[in-house]
Amino acid sequence: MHYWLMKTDPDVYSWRDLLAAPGRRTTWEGVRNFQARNFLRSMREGDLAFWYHSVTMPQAIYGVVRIVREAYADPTQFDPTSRYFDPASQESSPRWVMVEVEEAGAFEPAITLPELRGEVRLEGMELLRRGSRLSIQPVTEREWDIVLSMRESGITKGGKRP
DNA sequence: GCCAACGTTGGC
DNA sequence: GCCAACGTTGGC
Repeated sequence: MHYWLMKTDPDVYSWRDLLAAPGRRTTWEGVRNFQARNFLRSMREGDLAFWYHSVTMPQAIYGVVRIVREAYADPTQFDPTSRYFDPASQESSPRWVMVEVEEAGAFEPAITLPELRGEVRLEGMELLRRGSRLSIQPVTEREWDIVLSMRESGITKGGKRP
């Protein structure tokens, strides 16, 4: 069991979109960075991830999702009309993968970036590192627990509501 | 909108 | 294999 953080630009796909999706479940396509892809590949069914909004204020962790389908070929890499099209990727050996996730609890209110930066014990967390751009990143169990502890009334460890 | 930081590309 | 140029990300 491992923990992760997944970044999304809410103008592309938001936490709200996830809650409105059938089964509160969505695919996570469009990753086009090798390091992030390698993390996608090492995700296992049942792993949990923080859902983070970048770019648009307020940048914050909105909730937790569970990995419900492990990495498989991302079809958008073969679609010339997709913004994620990659002409260099071969169908016989797809370069890019995606996973599927489902909602596993919300933080209310969301835990904002300044709030995370203000938590001394989170120093060294990848998200808070200067210049950090990874859209898929590992989170240590310690970091996971600290973030959960920042919302008394929030979700408990494991992603279930109290 | 700016700009620093980073990843990728391509010439050599 | 180096590295400059370029495009993108993402905080502010």
